[in-house]
Amino acid sequence: MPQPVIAVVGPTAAGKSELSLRLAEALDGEVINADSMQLYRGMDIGTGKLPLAERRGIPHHLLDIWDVTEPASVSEYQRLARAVVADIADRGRPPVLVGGSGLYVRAVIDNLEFPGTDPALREKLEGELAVVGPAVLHARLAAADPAAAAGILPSNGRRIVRALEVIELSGRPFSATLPDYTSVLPAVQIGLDVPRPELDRRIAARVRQMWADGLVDEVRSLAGGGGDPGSGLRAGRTASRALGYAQVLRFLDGECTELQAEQDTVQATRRFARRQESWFRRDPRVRWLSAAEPVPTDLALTVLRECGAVAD
RNA sequence: GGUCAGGUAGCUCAGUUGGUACGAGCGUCCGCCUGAAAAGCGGAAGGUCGGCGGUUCGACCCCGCCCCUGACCA
Repeated sequence: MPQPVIAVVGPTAAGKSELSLRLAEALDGEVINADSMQLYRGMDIGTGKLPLAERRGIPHHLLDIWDVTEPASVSEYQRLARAVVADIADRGRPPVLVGGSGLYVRAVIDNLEFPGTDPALREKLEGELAVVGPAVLHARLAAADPAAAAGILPSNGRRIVRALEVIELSGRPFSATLPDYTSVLPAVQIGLDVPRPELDRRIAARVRQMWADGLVDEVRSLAGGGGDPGSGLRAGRTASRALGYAQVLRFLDGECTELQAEQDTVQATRRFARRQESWFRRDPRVRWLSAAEPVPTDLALTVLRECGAVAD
């Protein structure tokens, strides 16, 4: 029987990193990152990336693999992550997948297949979107693929563009399939649940700490000198929108005060945490553990034994 | 002490020449999510319109008094 993937999921600031370290230590496992922003080199403070010194000698995979100027790609991540999982499993060790990016976690363990993409076509469609608006493109989608159109709101330009792209590229309907939660890899997902008020406190404290640790300098250095929008962090379609980074960039561009940037980051992070909870909540396979105070390592190990993911 | 402006949803503010608040943005709650996902998108719940009296068939909108806030004058 293949070694099941142990996934640690949940909202930001719930304690996923710590639990992953403890599980990896206890089980002699290796950690694989499933956080879309920790994939970027140089984005350390703002992403809550565990510094090398704090990894307790445990191998961590898929950190620092992309340049901030590159757009993120779930598909590429999926390919890399599955290779890493296989490699770790081959060595007989449990892969511990940790991260708050729900789509990325599913891309690893579930039966998701991403049709191709084409930059030129994408650019063309986005240009149209900007000129014509999402409703018109939605109408076009409705003609080409009624099922897909029914599942995408006419206001959601982003998803409409992607659906049209897939249709043009593949010549087949986009057919947004309903989530079926079909695993392709055996996996146990452990979710960390923290009461809202406590989670909000942790988020505020974490952001304050990021500022104290020098997030502003980190962003400044990633952005490069002179505020040139054509290079560095500003040129990164994905990375420039990361929590904390987007807000600090606005501050550096003189669009708000530093304090405002910090407060906005707290607010945006809270919103993000709600979305993460909403994403993981709908997956019935997630085993939730209360993470109110101490990291529930023993409980997690018990769950893993119950699920047969770990020998007794 | 006086003058002026203002007190409408948790917050910032629209609005009605008197006829049951079409309020908006933000926040909150909930949901969606297939190559940007820390992104993108949607839905819902929230208001005795500062207090008390008066005028009126009817007042959040008119009148009086009071309370609170801000500015200015003393």
